[in-house]
Amino acid sequence: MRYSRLLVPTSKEAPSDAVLASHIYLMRGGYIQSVGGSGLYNYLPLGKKVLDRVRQVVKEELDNAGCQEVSLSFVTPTSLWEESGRAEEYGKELLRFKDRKENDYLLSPTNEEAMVNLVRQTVKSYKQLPLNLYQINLKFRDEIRPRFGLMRGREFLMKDAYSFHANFDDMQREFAVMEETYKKIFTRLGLNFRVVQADSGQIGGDGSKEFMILADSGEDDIVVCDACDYGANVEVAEDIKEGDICECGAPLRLTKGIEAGHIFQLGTKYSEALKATFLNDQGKAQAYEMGTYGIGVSRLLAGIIEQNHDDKGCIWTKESAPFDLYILISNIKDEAQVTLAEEIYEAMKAQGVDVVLDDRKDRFGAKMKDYELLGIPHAVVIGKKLVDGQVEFISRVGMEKEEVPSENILTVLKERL
RNA sequence: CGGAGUGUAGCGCAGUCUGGUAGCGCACCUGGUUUGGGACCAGGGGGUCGAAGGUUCGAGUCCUUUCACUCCGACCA
Repeated sequence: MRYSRLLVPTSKEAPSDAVLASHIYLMRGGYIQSVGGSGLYNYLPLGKKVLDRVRQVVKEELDNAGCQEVSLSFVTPTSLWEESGRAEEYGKELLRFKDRKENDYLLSPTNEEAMVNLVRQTVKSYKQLPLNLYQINLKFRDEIRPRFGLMRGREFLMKDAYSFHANFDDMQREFAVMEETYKKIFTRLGLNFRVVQADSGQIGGDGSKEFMILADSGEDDIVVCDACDYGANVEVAEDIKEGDICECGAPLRLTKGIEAGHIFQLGTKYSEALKATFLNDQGKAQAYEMGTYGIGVSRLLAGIIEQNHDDKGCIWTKESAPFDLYILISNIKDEAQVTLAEEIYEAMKAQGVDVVLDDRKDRFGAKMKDYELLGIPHAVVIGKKLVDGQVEFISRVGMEKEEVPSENILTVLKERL
């Protein structure tokens, strides 16, 4: 992609209400755009690319673990939520409305009811179990106070998965599989995270774990052990304090986390409420044992930046970056620079590298600032040292610069990307 | 829902006290010069001043009502 054709409205100024690095840099970098405030955002081309890349990682790992992707209807009949009782208890966070025939509908903030409805219509036998269905699409929660950009929006992209089992043990087996799958996802995305014991909240059910991205800006207080992988949300571990001794013998530490994933052992709460049953091997009707598993995909973008940024801008991780490589032409009027840049650009594209060529007429400084703000992992700068046969290879982490003879640059790129 | 603020160009703001031609910075357009750290000069475009009503010869400014947004708190994946 040529930068000159890209819609990336970068800015020197941040919105006045932005305090988090992720909010500031995603806005300044032209990744997202606020829509009339109040927790609604447009994703501009680069934001959409990052979102899709993160989504792809989530999808690949879930598919690998045997899950199947579906897409539930966006608008949900309120009657389903009346069956489960949540139409009453969920309160004002639920956005409700009527259609032209005065029927009641809502925008789902989560989809236990809708998914149970799908399964109860299609699964009749224990032979069809277990089953793990998921979707990755927009959710809406009419938050009392949306804030922090993508961290707590009202509309957000969430992966929600639901598993159905013939017995409790099998549900626990799948719960463990999902925990491992989530660890793979968070690891691939380059995140420093902890799995912690959690409170089940409004979803209900027993036994739940949260996946916390460790960051000072996190809204959750957690206790972690640095010697082993123990961790807990302080809401759950109220009696545990900093300095207390972990079961492994090391002291516990109090820290902050961003909740980006949550897995629950649901049991039969929703299957019973919605009368969703299958015939077991005795020929008796039985409610499904269920698990439910969420990942805040759009929140992950914020989390990645909270954990990976400096005072110049974003630093995307390898699997989340909007481009793999940024080629910066220092002076667009220098024919030798342009020729070499075009050559590298075409060669990289031919190798399947997702590359952006900064071919703008602007001066070196302006283009460099944009590179730093956008936070693409690597750059090649073709500038004034080309007359000596040198170009620069830059790694965004630490802005490490390395001079490379221009005739070797393709080889170096092949090794480093 | 309690407390505190703010609504003026795409973004960030001044002007409101003390009524009298709608301003500044960034961004944008045209021409020229410039090209290793967010260039410079000259010219230019863009506004129902959140909305409604009122006072007045005259309202961004004063009065009334209303809506939205932000921050702190409570709440929350």
